[in-house]
Parts: sequence; C-alpha cells; structure tokens
Amino acid sequence: MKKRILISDIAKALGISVTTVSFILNDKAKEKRISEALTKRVLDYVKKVGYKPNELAKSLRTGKTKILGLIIEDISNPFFGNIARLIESKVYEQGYRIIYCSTNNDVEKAKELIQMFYDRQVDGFIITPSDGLEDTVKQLQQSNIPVVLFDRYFPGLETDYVGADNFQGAFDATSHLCQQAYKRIGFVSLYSDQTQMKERSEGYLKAMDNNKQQSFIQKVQMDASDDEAMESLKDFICENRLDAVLFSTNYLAISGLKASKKYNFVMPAMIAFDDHTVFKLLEPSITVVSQPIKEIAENLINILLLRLQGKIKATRKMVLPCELKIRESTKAKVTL
Amino acid sequence: MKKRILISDIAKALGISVTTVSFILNDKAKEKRISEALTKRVLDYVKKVGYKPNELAKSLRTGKTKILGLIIEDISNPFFGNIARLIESKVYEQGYRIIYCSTNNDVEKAKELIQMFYDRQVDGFIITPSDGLEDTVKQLQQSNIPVVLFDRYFPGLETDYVGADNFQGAFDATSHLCQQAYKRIGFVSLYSDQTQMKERSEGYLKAMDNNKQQSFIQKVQMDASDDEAMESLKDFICENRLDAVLFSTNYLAISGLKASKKYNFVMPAMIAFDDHTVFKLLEPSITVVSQPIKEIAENLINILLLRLQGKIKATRKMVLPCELKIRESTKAKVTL
DNA sequence: ATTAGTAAATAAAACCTTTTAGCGCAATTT
DNA sequence: AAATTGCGCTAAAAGGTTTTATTTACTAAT
Repeated sequence: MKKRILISDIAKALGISVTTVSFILNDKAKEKRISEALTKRVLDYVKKVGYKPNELAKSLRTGKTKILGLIIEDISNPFFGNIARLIESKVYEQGYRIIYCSTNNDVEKAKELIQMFYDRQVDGFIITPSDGLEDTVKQLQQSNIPVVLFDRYFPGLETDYVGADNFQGAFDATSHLCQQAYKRIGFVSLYSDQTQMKERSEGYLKAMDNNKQQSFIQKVQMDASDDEAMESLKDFICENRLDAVLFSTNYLAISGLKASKKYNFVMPAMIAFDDHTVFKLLEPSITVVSQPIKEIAENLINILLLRLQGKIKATRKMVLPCELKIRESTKAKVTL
Repeated sequence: MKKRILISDIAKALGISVTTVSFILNDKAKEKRISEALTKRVLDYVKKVGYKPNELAKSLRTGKTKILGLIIEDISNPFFGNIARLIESKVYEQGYRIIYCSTNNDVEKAKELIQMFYDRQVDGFIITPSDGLEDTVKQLQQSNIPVVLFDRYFPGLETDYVGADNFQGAFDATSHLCQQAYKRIGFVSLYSDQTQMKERSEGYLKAMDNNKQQSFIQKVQMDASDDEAMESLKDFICENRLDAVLFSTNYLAISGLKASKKYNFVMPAMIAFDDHTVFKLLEPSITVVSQPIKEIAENLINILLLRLQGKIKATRKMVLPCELKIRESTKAKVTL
C-alpha cells in the first residue's frame, strides 16, 4: 500500500513550482505562456509516475464535482432503468458521473435525497419530481444550481423539462381502440396530480369525446399494494363489461394482467403506456404507447450540459412524440 | 442565493473557537470534556441557522467519503436492479451513499469505472466482476480498500464474497425435470469462465449423471445480439428434439421465449435461473430458480460495513441457498 | 509558596488542489 | 531616458473541515 503521489511531489522532482504543474495539467499551458519544453517534460513525468489529482481537493477548490444527481421514481421499472442507463453512458463521455437514487414516489425521501446531493455539491440535477416537491425544486433554482425535470413538471414553475407528448400518446391509443370498433373503453390511472397522468387522462377523454363514446375511468392509489390494485382492476373491467382498456403506466398494465390470471377473467383488448419486455412476449402480445427513451435521455443531458456551461438562459421545455406500437392485443373487434 | 454558512461563522457568532464547534458536532463533546452548557448552546445555534458541514472538506480531511461504489453487470436486468435497490436503501440507513455503474460485461469499462471510483475515493466496493478483472481487484485489495464480490468470484483470489448456491440451484432444477419424466433435457449457458456459470453447469451435469441421462449443452456468446441468440436457441431446441431446457440466466430464457414466438416452435418444458416479472405472467408461467435477493443484498452490506469498521480480518464467503419455484412450465410429462 | 494535576478550550497544522497577484528581466514603445 | 509590455514562472492565499499539540485558569497537594 504505497502512498498516493501528490502534485507537490511532481513539482519537487522536477524542480519547479506546484503552480506550473497545475497550469499544465489543466490545459492552461498556452494561456499561461509556459514553454513547450517544460510542458512536455511535466506531461511525460506525470504519465510516467501515473499521477492522478485528488478529485476531492480539486472539487473543494473549484466548487465543481463533475457529478450529477439523478433522482428517479423507481430504478427497477425498466422505463426508468433504461433512461438511467442511457443518461449514465452519455454523461460519462463528457467526463461527468452520475449518482442516482430512487424515491418510489415518496416526497420526504425525495427531499432528503436532494438535500444530500446538494450537500455533496453535485453540479446539477435531473429529477422526476413527486407531488409536493415544487418548493424544493424552487429552492434549488434559487441556489443557482441547474435542474432539469423529466417525465412530469410543475405548471407553476419555470423549469427546464423533457418529456413525452402524453396527451397525443393517450389520444392516439384511444383513437386506435375506437377505430378497432371497441365500444366500452376504460382508462386506468393513478390518484396523482402529476402532469403526465393528467395529460394522459385528457388525451383519453378527448378521443372518447371525438368518437362520442361513454368514458370509464378507474384510479388506483399510488401506494396501493399489488393485491389491492389487482382487485380494483378486476372489478373495474368485469363490472363495466369493458371490451378494451388503456393503462396509463406499464406497471398498472402488469397488475391488470396478473389480475386476469389470478381471478381468471379474460383480459379485453388492451394498451399500456410505456413498453416492457413482458408485453412483447405475452400471448397475445400487448400494444403499447412507447416513449422515445433515447431521445429523452439525450435531450436531458444536452440541456443540462448547456446549462452547466452557462450557454442557455431561457428555460427549455421539450415535448417528444410517442409511438403507438400496435401488437396483437388490439385486433379489430369481431362483432357478433 | 445566500452564502453557505461555515463552521467558522458559528464559532465567531458564539465567540468560541472552531475546534470546539467541530468537537461538539462530531460527538466528541464528552470525550473532550466540553461543558454541557456550551455543548447545548452550540447545538441549538447550529440547528437554528441550519448549518450543514461541507462534505467535501470533511472528506478531504478525513479521507473518508461515506460513498460506496457499486459495479454491476447491467442495471436494466431486474435481478441486478433489485439488488441495487435493496443495497441502496440498506446503506442509506447507515449514512452511506451509493454510486453505481453498469459494466455490461466489458472488462475495459469495468477497469475504468473502478479507477474512477478509486480516484473519487469511495470507501469501499461491491463488484460483480467480469472475466479478466482479477488483477484490478487484487490491486484494490493491496491498496487496503474493502471489496466484496458478488454473483461470482475468482477462485485464485482470497476475497469477501456473497452469492447463491448455483450448483445446488441448477442441480435441484435439473432433478425436478428428471422427476417430471423429461428425457431430453438441455442446458443453455454462456461462453464465459465466470464461476456462477461453471457452477450451474456442474449442477446440471451432476443431476443428469445421477439420472443416467444424456446431456445437451448449448453455449451462447456473451456479446451475441438478441437475434443471434434466438437463432442458436431455436436450432438447439429443435434439432435435438429437447423436451425440457434449463436456461442459466433469465435473459437467455427470455431470448428462448422470443425465439419460440419468432420461429413458431413450441417451447418445451423450461426452467430459468433468476426470476423475472415475465415468468409469472406467461401462459404457461415459468418455473424458476430464484436467488435470495434480499439475503444477498443484506449480507453484502453487512460484510462491507464490518470491513469498513475494521471489525473482521479473515475473508468471508457466503453461499446462500436458491429456491426452486415450481410453476406451470414443468408439469409432469405426459407419456404417449 | 511552589508544584502537580485537571478541566475547558484553542491555535495551528494538515488534507491537496486551483488561482490570484506579482516578480524579475528583457524588449519595445513613448 | 522613462514608461510600458511581454515572457516564463512562482509564492501564497483560498477552499472548509478535522485533529494534534498546547495554552489558560483553576484546584489540590506538597
């Protein structure tokens, strides 16, 4: 266990000052008019001894950590998991690192996590905000630390934001069900004020209105257990004799599928919001509204990096189109 | 955007020294015989102004970051995703934080990530090591930084390790297939020297030997595309007229299922290693060898924390039992 | 009256960088 | 001739903690 080598060791070994070494290592050799000969000598030596600066000391001095905080709803949901992975590899190329945490939609936990990231002086945030997090986000903004929201936002707060066109996604999905001649189309959502949920509701309702159909809406408690969700979904689908259902999230759809298995009823035509491995494999495979995960991740990073570099002033809101992936679960209804 | 408050501000405001404040804040008031009156005065004031020490400065001084590095194979695989989540919440309670990264089984990326975590001075590592990472792990050990491996290990290296009993899991699964009267039982694995794969192979082979059955083994390239995997699995299952298959990972099983859908052949009886939402939902539902995720996460953290506190000297290897969850995909064979 | 001991607090060093301000000298401009 | 500029480099401050070694002001013992 050998001792870490310091910048002062380099300076001493080469008989020059620490400052000079620091300038050279931070690509300020030209700017500070340090001779090429010396620059090369330092660089060679540094490489030879494998010197790596102490990132902590660096951060302490500069106030920059090159770490970004990613606060997401649930890392085990593949939608978020995939976004996290894409973000991770994107920022990696730019020399940034990610610390992530899942909130599981718990406001208090989210607040704590944000506080902790703030204490660790992350350079910026990407957040899927839970209900009730508006003030915290506002505080971050006031502290002048870049924040980009995704998946949902706060209507009353000017923030950078990247998300999918939830209205259009739900509208297209519902319209598709109408076209396929379904007559009793239900919508499953959550008790939540989050914008993405509201937009999906509105998309559903608008399409139903356009087609002059009666709407059926069931909301599930956000903290409901799997069993509770399954039971209420069974009741919703069976008692209303629905012939089609649009689920506003992939896990609600999965709860629905589990319910149909557990309570042994036939799942009607269905569409889920957000794709999932399950949906491609099932018999019949499930039609989904798929969010442009890659584009979302790319835009999140781009906006955050621009902000970190101070290159943008006005807030940016990006709304990206969803794609309806039509599979077997929404074949045209056979009228008896 | 108000200025951050410092420990020196506290000291000045109360007319005492920085040292005293520091002692009190670090629970050394008694040890350093600081009067209770003063202790209370400081604590109250700190609470009132909401002082939070600068974690960077703290880490720079103490050499401890209270951050642990988690290097896993693939965060989007629910097996790893769930372990990550459990670990995250466990260490959170202990005041530690997690930085994670996925390697996707790329050695070079793994090396880079470990180097970067090391540069950031994480206090300890939890690693699912890729092939070829032995030297890097050895170096970490020599630098006296705690490392716990999981899922797989290096036979030639004395390290802490937590994993499932892969041999027993595969053995039980294979024995179950034999009992159900299947006669042509295949095993799908990876071209990899990783221990967990070898152990699963051996479990399969041992059970086949015990039952005096011919074995069928197919290996898939680790970097194979989904399509390549699907094609070779189709050939393996169809050409050998297998009536049962044991898949050594959940994603191989999923590739198999996709293949049966794409190439339109009937999937024989099957068992997958590691559970997955899909497996419960499919018709028929899939029998799995389930690893004790919760126990694995708990033991990983326990061992790492003990090591961080210097409470253990000898290396610990924990092998935890797997559970065979019998579902519909392995109903007894009907002999014609 | 001196010494020893102790309680309560502190000054200063240490952790390792980056960055500001400036030095000494030669060449150029006023 | 005096003032300015350019060059190549550096001393020292700053960033905010923790911790070691020490001081101060007492009381108790010799």
